[in-house]
Amino acid sequence: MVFQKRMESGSIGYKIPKKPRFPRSARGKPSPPKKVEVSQMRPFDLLATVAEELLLAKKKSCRLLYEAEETTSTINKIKKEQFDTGSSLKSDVFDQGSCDESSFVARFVSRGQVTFNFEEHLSSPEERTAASTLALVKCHVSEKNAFIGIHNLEDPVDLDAKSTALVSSDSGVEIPPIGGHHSAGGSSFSSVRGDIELLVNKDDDENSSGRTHGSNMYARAFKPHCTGDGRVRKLTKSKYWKPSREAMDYGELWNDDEEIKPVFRSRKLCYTRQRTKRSSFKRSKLFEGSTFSSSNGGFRSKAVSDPFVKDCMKLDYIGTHADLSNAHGRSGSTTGHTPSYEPVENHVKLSIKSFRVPELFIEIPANATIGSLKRTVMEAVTAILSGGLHVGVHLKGKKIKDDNKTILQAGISDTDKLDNLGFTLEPNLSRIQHHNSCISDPEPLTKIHSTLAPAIDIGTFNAVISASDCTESDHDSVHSPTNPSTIDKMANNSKALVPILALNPVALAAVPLSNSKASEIVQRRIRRPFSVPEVEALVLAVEKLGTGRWRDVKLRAFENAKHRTYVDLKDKWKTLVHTARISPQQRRGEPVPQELLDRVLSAHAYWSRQQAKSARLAERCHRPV
DNA sequence: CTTAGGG
DNA sequence: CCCTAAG
Repeated sequence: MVFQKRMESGSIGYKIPKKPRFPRSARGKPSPPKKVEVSQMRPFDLLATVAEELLLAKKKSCRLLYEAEETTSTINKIKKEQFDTGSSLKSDVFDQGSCDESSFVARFVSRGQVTFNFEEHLSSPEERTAASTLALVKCHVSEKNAFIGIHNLEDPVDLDAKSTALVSSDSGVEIPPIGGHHSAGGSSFSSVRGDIELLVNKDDDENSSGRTHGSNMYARAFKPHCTGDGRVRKLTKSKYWKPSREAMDYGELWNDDEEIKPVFRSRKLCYTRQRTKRSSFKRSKLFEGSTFSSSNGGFRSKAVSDPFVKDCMKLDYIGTHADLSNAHGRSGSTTGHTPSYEPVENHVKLSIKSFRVPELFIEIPANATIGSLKRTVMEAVTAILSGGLHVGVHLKGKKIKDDNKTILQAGISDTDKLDNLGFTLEPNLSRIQHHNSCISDPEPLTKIHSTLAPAIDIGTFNAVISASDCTESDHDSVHSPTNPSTIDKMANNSKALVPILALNPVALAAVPLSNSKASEIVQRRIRRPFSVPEVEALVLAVEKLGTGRWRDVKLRAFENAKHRTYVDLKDKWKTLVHTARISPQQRRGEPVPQELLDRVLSAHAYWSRQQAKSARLAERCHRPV
């Protein structure tokens, strides 16, 4: 493979070979379109599908950068996030830390524009700078529509071939090639409603409701193979930092495209990649476990010949029948699970400006470095955020428990009451506690250090939110999603809300999680110099047991010092011997009594002789002459 | 998982 | 302390 050769030669200025492309034959006459069901997909699923098809056709894995611009202010926070994608584009994106499936979809559904930039997947920074863009996917999102345009920077001519990748098998209507000569009812942005009705009429959602096409599809695509854990095992450092069993089981997720992936010679690079794999799996796992709700609408793809979005596919977000009836009978008591999509005038806009963390209690050894403190805090926060966090909605201090209530029914849409609205982020108890059981570090032997395991007290988070009743018509925002005036207007209308007091603050203990983004940065254990009593215990044990039985030494003298591994003890002995041999002036750290050092030397000499002796004995046994 | 050694 | 090759 071209990649492999390139990489093994160690080239840094890596250029993408201009080889794999869509088959030329696909150009003139569209190749048989691949059947991908999209009718039940939500906006991002569809996008992911487009992307995946794109990638499959390209036979490359890639890195996805997305940039979102929205008329709401919240989106700015996720501007320019980036994701590494293996073969699993979707799961990677969905489970990326704070940007999980639901939140991403929520963002995506709201009006605006999201640009997805697919780059070839390369592992090292140097290579990434040289990465080229495989494709650019622009999504214009309105209330009920997503317009997705794929722009191939490498080879614009290939647009035709790509567009045929998406087909709604449900309706049997194929998506004509982008830019093809078709009117498709002459739909445009301004005739959105008509499109929806037309498509709903054709829809047979009743038959397919509850199906989770997207989920199934990706579950298949991303199912880990679990072919042994040999390579992943190497990730395990000391047992106190070992990844979760989940991560170990992850196996060879990326093996599918192994052959087209660069093989790195450098150990460092390999290691980095393996870590990425590990996290990738976890995200994938999370996705598989997540409930994928498709009950709130479906998608239909059809071609559009709108002058504004020429060369774009148009994807109409179709509400279910219930949605439509809701929209018509707004005042009626609708209790369906499906959110109702109402005219823009009736939308309630909330913008959560920040979440406050009332208290974050962290316990860490005094001799820990600032860097490790930072990491601990980071991991703790990430653990909370990426863990089972759920949102509580409070109105006038009362928690709204019924998830099925509409905004309207809850009274939130009433502008006057927005002042009393609050959101809380509530950590999931079971999840964090579960992880807490992984690490504990009692230290009876050395009382010097305090407990390693950081404990974090978490109250519920209070959200300081602002809300604005946006009454202006936003139809134009489809065409100009980044209209600055809109943003300004919202900013001016917004007013701070009184945060609701947290209910039932819970004290939790959290530990560095392995399923968070932060855990990908494998932390070096903090340095913990041996105390003199420890050295003494070590010397005593070695005098008794010798220098080749570090496990026994550990068991004998450091049984309760969980942070001292037998490797540590062996290393310490090594440095002790060295220390004993150098002049006292050259020694650093807490001075070790000369008496001990002398014992180190004699013990070392003695056991060295013993070792040599037994070696000679063994030699004679095997080769007696 | 342990040992032994280089980094 | 880390990382690995070997056993």
